[in-house]
Amino acid sequence: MPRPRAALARTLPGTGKTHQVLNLLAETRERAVYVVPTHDLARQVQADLDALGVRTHYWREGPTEEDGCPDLDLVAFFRRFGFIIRFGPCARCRRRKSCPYRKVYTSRANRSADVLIMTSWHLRRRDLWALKATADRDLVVLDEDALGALTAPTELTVAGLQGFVENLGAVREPLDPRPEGEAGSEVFAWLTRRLRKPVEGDEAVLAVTDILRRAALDILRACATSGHGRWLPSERALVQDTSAYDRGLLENDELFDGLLRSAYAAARTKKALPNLFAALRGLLLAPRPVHLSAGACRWTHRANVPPDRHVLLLDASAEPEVVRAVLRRPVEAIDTPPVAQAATVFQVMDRVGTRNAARRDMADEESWLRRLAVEVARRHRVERLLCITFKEDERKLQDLLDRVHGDATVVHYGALRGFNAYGDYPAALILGRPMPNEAHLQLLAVSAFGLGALSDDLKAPRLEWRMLSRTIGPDLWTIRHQQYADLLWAAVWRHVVTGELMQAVGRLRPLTNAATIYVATNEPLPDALDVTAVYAGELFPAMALSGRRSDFAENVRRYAETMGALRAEGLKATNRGVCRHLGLKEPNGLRYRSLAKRLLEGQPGPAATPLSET
DNA sequence: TGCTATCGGTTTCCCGGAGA
DNA sequence: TCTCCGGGAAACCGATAGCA
Repeated sequence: MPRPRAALARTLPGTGKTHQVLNLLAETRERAVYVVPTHDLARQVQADLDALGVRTHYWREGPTEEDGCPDLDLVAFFRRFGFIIRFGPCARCRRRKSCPYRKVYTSRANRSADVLIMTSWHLRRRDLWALKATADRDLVVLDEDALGALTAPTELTVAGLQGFVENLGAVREPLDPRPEGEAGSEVFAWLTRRLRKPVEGDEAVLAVTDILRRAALDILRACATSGHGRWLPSERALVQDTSAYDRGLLENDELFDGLLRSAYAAARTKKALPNLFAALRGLLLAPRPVHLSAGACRWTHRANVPPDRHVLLLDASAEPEVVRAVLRRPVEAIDTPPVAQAATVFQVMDRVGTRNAARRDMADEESWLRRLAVEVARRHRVERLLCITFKEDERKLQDLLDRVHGDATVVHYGALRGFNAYGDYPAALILGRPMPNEAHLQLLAVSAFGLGALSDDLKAPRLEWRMLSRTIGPDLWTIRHQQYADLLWAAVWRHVVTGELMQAVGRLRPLTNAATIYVATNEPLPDALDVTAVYAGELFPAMALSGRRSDFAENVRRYAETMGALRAEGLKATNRGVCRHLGLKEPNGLRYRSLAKRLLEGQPGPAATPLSET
């Protein structure tokens, strides 16, 4: 049977899918490209393959000091914004011929190795699949979130653009030695409007600077009037005319190289020049719809793997519909037989857990999230504890857990993927519903499904709140959650939101590690995961009143106090007695009674019983 | 006396959106 | 990015009936 052009292995983390693929490569000796998101992971894969006797070649990070690069800082500067260094600093380097780092790309190992290992950054290179190194490598393995690299979003923030425009003076200075105010220098600022049009040298570089400066100002104006986010063809945001002469200048790599060198020189003396040149140049040369909001201008690229290559995607949380759209080919999902799960996963259902709600909660004196963190920390006092949360809460929670626990690690969602350091943690608390802002979600949808994902006037469908009935463990739960009505958009949502949650749980290696994992959000988790849904109060008696209305919680506390006081006097604490004492109606007293008893006795309630007493 | 169940009106909370 | 506001829904309360 012919092999599918794309296959997605979506098994839970810890099932050893990477291990299986590496063994398969060793067995078959198939010539392959192996793509990973980080250099750390690349080194790990290379070591594993070497141990299996597979000939590998790894496009390592560099150049390093050992390579004797005379322009290390300049190279790093170029690399930071994805500029290919062999067209930039290396093009004029005197050590070009003998550079050990360049040999990585030219050595015979590129052809002779069975498996070529690279980071997903290279997927953005337009020339990648035309290189001899990747020729006759039929299989492309994408390990962990390579989809992110294939859809590669660009984001120009308003603050970044403003800094860029301000700092352009520092770039212009060495190119235009005339002092400010001198006759002709103002005109120089808009060089491309002049009759005399330089095509090389510093004046031409200045002209490129000005074209990009106008572009930055155009985008700033467009962002300022964009409200809560909208899509627009870039030509309508970049209102400047880009003449044939302008295009000629922009397309000239040598001029652009000169501009970046000037920017580098400026960045060495000023603090930092935002690296926006490449992004603006790309947008001017290839107009496309951009997403504008009050804070940023964003768009996506869609890199591609040629249709004649077979793709094997290893990702626990990818959605097949999204993968299919991004790779532009049918995708066959590979299911593995169910494996017993070693970890106990509690989904704490009290809150939805949006980023905004978490921010509000953390700012609150009576923060529910902090109380939950404290309860978990106390229960797992003697064990190492991992806490995964939003970036903005990382510091606060680390401080808190340092005080109440002492051996807790707090990381944010963005720093998790592919990281294996937490596979033996015995306990973890995962807080909130991870969702990048809606603009990022839209960027992925547009990158995957093209402009067809938007309406005729470039609008995204509405993200709606709705009720969802879902069986979790033995119970049926009704969950209020956010979702798109459109099925493709819903897949993008799952790809991002559920996927990110799954990645967080996966860091604990739940199949092999008998950890206790608390996930505090009611966002549905994948069915593949064995989850027990509970309210916080069922796990931690002290939290029995959390999520309750403040007046109700206060009444329960008063009820418990009175019960305690009556017992201390040797009296029987009946409901009538307590209610008389507190001036409560008896039926209401009963609503507080059992919760008050739990508070007094410090006992957890029965599993999976909603807390409402009525 | 002690407790449970239900109905209908009221209070509180959560969330998105508008505006600053 | 933050605050405020209002809609909608959940949580709550008072009253009442009924059972052991």
